[in-house]
Amino acid sequence: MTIYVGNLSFQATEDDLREVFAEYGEVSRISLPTDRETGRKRGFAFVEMKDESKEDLAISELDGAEWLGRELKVNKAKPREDSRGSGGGKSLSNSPY
DNA sequence: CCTGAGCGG
Repeated sequence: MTIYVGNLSFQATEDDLREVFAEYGEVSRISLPTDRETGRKRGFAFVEMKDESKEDLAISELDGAEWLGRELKVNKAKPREDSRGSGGGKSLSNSPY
């Protein structure tokens, strides 16, 4: 599960995000995308944890909270794409439906 | 990189 973190301060870094999310669980992965042309931070990030239950807790607690002067917008991120592409199909993951 | 859109490779 990946967490989408929006409305971030441009001064925020991956390490800062890791510390903040580490309060709710061990951070497995951090992603801080930037614009491919200028390299400027777009003000959002992606955080992944080892325990999904901790992610849900972090989302509910950090969403709407103020951080570095900006109100955090935390939500579950869209899955970028399945890593499989060869002949394959969609993942057999259990859908929410 | 000096910026404000919310979803990346």
